[in-house]
Amino acid sequence: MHRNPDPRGTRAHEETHGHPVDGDAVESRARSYAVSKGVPFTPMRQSVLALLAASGKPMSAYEIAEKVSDARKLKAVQVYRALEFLQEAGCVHRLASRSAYFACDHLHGEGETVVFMVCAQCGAVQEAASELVARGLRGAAKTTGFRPRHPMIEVEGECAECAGTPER
Amino acid sequence: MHRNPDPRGTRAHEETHGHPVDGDAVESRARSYAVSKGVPFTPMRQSVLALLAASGKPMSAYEIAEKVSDARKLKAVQVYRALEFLQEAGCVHRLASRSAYFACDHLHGEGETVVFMVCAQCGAVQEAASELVARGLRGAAKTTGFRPRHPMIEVEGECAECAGTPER
DNA sequence: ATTGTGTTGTTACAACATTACACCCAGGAT
DNA sequence: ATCCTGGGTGTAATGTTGTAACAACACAAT
Ligand SMILES: [Zn+2]
Ligand SMILES: [Zn+2]
Ligand SMILES: [Zn+2]
Ligand SMILES: [Zn+2]
Repeated sequence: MHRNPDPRGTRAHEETHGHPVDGDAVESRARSYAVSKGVPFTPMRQSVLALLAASGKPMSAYEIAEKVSDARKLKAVQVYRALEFLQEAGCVHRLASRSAYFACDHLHGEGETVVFMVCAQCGAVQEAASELVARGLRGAAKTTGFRPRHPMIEVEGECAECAGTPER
Repeated sequence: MHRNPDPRGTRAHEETHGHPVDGDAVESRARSYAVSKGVPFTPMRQSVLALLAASGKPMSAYEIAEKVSDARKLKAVQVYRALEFLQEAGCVHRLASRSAYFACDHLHGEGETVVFMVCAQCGAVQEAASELVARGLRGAAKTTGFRPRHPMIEVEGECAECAGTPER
């Protein structure tokens, strides 16, 4: 299996500083989920997850289809099927603001309110759970009698690295 | 994309309780913006905005193209151009979770953090600004040195009316 | 009149996502 | 062994969302 390639060093700073996601950990979570559902963790699912974990940055489904190492060129629909499983398993999230998918090695609690912070420069995503945000949402909902079920919070901005690099 | 049954709703009960948006108020805001930018508030822009305000609920660009009363059938690209203007004017928001657009008659302050609450049943959207959410986001960002610029917060759930009406 | 700026009409295309169906294959029941 | 069944896979077709490019037009300023 692959250890994550290590960062720091080689590449020019576009390709590099996305991420990092522990590929083994996230894969084992996916396997557990597969077992719990009585379905197989197939090579298809494995390769898509491995690619996302290795890249550490959001990729579109078509980009995944092109780059899966697996020799065979995947059709979009196959990628979407794998992504569906991986999202259910909690190993992959979808970024609505970019129609892109990325691997996640956090273990999110049931009602946890998670914030995705997406760097406009390099595309890297950081996640943070925030109870304060959750309270804010509950408060906002209460004023109108709205029953919140599934929040989606994506913040565009600049990651620490890119903010430190004056850009251009 | 999520194919909820009936995402943007054409079903029986919704001509009623989606919304309401004050069409005149929102149009006059659009006109002011147009003046301030030295560009015209054209019939094209007017019809798109009027349709969204009247409907009071999010519609896809293609749905707008079909339904604009203006006799002429609009092409998607024309709708997108109108929407671009209207979004800049602050009269229309885009709902990323549904790829849909809706009219807004609030006057949002510059740094205001707005929460969109989208009813999964009827598709209606309510907005609320929350300083508590804003603080939560700043807190989440600080832990990683992220510089937040443009938050996008969309909560799926049930509006008060639909929650009171268990289903049909 | 000429130029400049911005809108419109139109075509074409790119990017994202789903439906449908045939096939395969492993596990369990007959 | 044979059949049935439930998921996964391969493939094609299509649906949905969004842009690029360009010619034609309107209007205002010079
Ligand atoms: Zn996560
Ligand atoms: Zn960055
Ligand atoms: Zn608004
Ligand atoms: Zn509702």
